Amino acid sequence: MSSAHSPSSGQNATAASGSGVSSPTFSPLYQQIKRLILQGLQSNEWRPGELIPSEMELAARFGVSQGTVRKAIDELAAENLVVRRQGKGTFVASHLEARSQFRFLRLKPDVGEAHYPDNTIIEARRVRAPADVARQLEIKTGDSIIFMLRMQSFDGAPTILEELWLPSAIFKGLSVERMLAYKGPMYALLETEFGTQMLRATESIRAVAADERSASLLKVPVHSPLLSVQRVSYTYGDKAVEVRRSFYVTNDHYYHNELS
Amino acid sequence: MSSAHSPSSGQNATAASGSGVSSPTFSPLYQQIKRLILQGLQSNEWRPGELIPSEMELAARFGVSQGTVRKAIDELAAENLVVRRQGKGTFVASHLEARSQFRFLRLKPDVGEAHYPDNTIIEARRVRAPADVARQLEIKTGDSIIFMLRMQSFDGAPTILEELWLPSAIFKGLSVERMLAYKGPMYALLETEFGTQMLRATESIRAVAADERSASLLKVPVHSPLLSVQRVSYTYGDKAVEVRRSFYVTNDHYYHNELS
DNA sequence: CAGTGGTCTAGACCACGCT
DNA sequence: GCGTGGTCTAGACCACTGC
Repeated sequence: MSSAHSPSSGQNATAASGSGVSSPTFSPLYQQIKRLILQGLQSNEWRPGELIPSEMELAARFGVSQGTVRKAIDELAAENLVVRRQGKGTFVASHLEARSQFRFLRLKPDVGEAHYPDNTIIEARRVRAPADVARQLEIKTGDSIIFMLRMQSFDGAPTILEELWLPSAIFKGLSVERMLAYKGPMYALLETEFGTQMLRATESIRAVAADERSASLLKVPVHSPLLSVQRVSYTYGDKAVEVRRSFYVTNDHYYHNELS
Repeated sequence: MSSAHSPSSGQNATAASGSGVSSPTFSPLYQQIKRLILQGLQSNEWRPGELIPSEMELAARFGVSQGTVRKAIDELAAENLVVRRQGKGTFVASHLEARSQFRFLRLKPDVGEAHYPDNTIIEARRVRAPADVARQLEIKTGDSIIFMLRMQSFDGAPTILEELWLPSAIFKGLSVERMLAYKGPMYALLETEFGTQMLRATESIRAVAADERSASLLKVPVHSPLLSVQRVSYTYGDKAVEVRRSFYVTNDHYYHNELS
């Protein structure tokens, strides 16, 4: 990086090529830097909650200006992958922190403050992936997965009935016993034990009628309307790592969404 | 803006004070610039779909560098208030454009492509604001508002039953006849006729049982589960301008949401 | 070709958090 | 006081659009 912008194309070629004659694949320098930092995150060079190197350090390491690193980090921060703190540095985002606790829990009480629900595990075992779950997880039907059925209650009122599936291949060594013993947020467990972070998710939301099992567990009449939320969560590289099917009782709570 | 950063504090003082001894109220220059551009948008100096002045022009007008204007516009673009187009300029966002058509319509079909539904107005008239609606619109109970009940169908299948309320005070001259005659997206009508743009909205989502009227209109059995979506829409200055209560039939459609 | 937004640099100073 | 991210500037060149 001697002067102006001319070396940029050199940098570009260096970082983007690798395989001779392939498609153009040009991208701005800061996007390449972003990708490099992303690799560091994905490879657990810096773990959740930890400090990543300062902008100056990264600029020196990658041979670009601080401004270019800054723009790369700006995007990572916008995607909630890192958190900037003035005077301290830039940290890898973590599900263990209080303020990211509710990022994936959109159910709010009609009155009072949101808080994390009590958690009762009804069932947890290793099963073979059903076809529909396998498809969403991009694994093969019949592959080993961990299945869990749990109930979440607010102030003693059963509110969320939740089935979830986790591919055994990703969470090697995750034991059913460990899951049965754990009471906190699932994403925190997966992050601390496996370094697998849920970064984003898509949800399909419907209204459905409670079947007998759901009704009995949630203590509502059969055929009561329930909010059905089907979620697929992704980690780095848009890799699907969890399927979750939840049924929310929305009598005293509502699913909150912001459109913009 | 002669040199370095020193004039910034002067600029700061100029733009942020006004009322003598009040609280610090300091803010970065680019935030002040953003606010100035926002005023131009709000005052319809540039209308939806129109080009705003170039970064260079704005920089000259406000006496700051292009980079500062750029950062201000970056934020406005991130909030979907303006759209940048390389080589052309920066445009005021508009609900009339194809790509912002589905920004507020989150219902997707299980199969096939999303498209805009057919629209049947069942009822439209001027009424006195009920207490709950008035509270959400931050107006007084009993104030005049326009009420509308409409049905939206996909491929002939009734899918969305929707009540909406618009304060008469904001949409002066909006006639019931005009609304009855109009078939397209409501937000486009309000934008073209009144220059009032919906910028963001909050939604409260629940599962409810169809009452007799809803069931009959939506052609589903009474007590069928329906997705209830209660929306409050806001324009510039976080001013509430619409309350909308919708009931979605989620048999062949689902409400799509992305978490990140 | 001129004009627009997009990228990149280098260097300055500010605000904050720690020690 | 020093190191961090945050703001601001000035100036260069690139990529795209339309005349």
